[in-house]
Amino acid sequence: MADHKISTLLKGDIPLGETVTVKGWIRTRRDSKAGLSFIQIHDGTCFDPIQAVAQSDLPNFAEVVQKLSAGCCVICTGELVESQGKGQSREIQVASIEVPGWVQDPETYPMQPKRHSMEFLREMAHLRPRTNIIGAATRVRNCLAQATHRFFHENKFYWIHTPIITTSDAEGAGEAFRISTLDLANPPRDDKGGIDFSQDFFGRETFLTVSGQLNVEAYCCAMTRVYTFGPTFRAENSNTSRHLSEFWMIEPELAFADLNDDADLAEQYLHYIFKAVLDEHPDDMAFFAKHVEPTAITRLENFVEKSFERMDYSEAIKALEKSGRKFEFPVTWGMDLQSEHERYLCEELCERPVVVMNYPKEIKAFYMRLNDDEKTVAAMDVLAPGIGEIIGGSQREERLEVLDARIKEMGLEPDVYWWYRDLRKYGTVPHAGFGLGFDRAVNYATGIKNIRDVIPFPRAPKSADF
RNA sequence: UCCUCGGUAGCUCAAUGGUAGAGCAUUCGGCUGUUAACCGAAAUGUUGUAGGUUCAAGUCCUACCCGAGGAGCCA
Repeated sequence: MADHKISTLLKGDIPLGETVTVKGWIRTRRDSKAGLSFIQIHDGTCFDPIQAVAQSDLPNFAEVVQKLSAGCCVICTGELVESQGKGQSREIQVASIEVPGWVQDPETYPMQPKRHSMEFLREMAHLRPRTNIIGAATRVRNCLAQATHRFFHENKFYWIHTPIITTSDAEGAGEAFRISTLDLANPPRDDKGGIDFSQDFFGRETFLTVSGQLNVEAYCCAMTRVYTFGPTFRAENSNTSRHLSEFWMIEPELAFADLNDDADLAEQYLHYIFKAVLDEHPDDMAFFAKHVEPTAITRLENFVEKSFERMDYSEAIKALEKSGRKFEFPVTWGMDLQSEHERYLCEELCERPVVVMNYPKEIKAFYMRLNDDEKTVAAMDVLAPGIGEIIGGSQREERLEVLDARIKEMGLEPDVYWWYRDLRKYGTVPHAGFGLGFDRAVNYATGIKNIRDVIPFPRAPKSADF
């Protein structure tokens, strides 16, 4: 007999009276010595577990049912019936139950039916998917990922599998992890005494990618609309609730587009994926609203309904100056916006996501398009209340001579970017794109504060267990 | 990397420099169509690590390790 997913059984599509089989793990067991055992079984397919009721006349009641504890893996068959108790509409009247996996020594099983600290759960990264909160976060994360692909597919973007291994760390996005098969204890040396990377696996220095942008631009200049969605690696010593050493980034790139088109895309995209969560995961969101962040649902509804505020960097500076606030970092034109400034703009001034556009060129990357004022570049950051910068993007410099000037201005070596420059030589096109921290989007959707709690097996400085 | 705070039972937390505690979990008993059940009992400790001060250190001092919040870097 085919087994049933708990989500299907609880939804009510299966008629009462039918014999069903569920396969999953025990959350709790509550006993009645009068002859009943109530067993909560979950299988990850939805927030709620299903209740299985075992009567004492089952042949294995004493030896099996009475010994079930949290975490046991069970296969349970019985009649789907209307529940006599409160708290659930339907339940399973157990006809047979078997246990493929007992919990050895229940005393040592760390997952208790109570609230654990997020720090403790992080140390139990292999068992925490069995909890309400991580289970819900896992489903929401999946929903956001599926919605991402759906959104881009519906809008004629191609998913480009840009390489994980890159040959340059000069992409201007932070420190990279080196990849090498050289003998660390005794590496080959060149005639200057440096390490001879020509003898390394790829015959040159290689790193884990810090961004797929440069590569995806090449595909953009042929396929028109493209995006990347994959793991990204930064070897920064960042110890915050918003940074990971390994995280997932989404980088769309669209041709025949300027900065405003880019901001439009960012807004449509975020609206789309957060609406998907609201539509598809009301149970999980209700849990987050109850136990994690009281405004989880309302602020997401707000986010989806309201358009983003847009302002130039220069306007943002004026607004900060006029705020009458005493900021720790004084506000002057030309500085980079600090966290406190970003928070004021989106949380207090506008009370909604804010797109800040056209930053001073000195504080932005070489590939961002120089504006006509020659002081600013067509860059944008999307700032979300409660989470800060969630998107960073720009219109790309499509004019070769301007790009070369910018590369030199920043002390970089044009030859390194030979193929990137080729894109400007051969049929260049105005284009724009952005990078979105996927894990930060999961933080925002769930209300979970720490990025290490929305990704399976987080990697961060001094932290790569499991 | 910097600043601040923290580390005590499996978990969440108490404990004026003077005998190491509670709730939950676990085990046992009772009760109940139960709902993170309830009632009673039992068992549970190298107080992060290494030094130091003191008659006496969970508590004070030093160093280190780990964690949290904030900052920087960014997504």
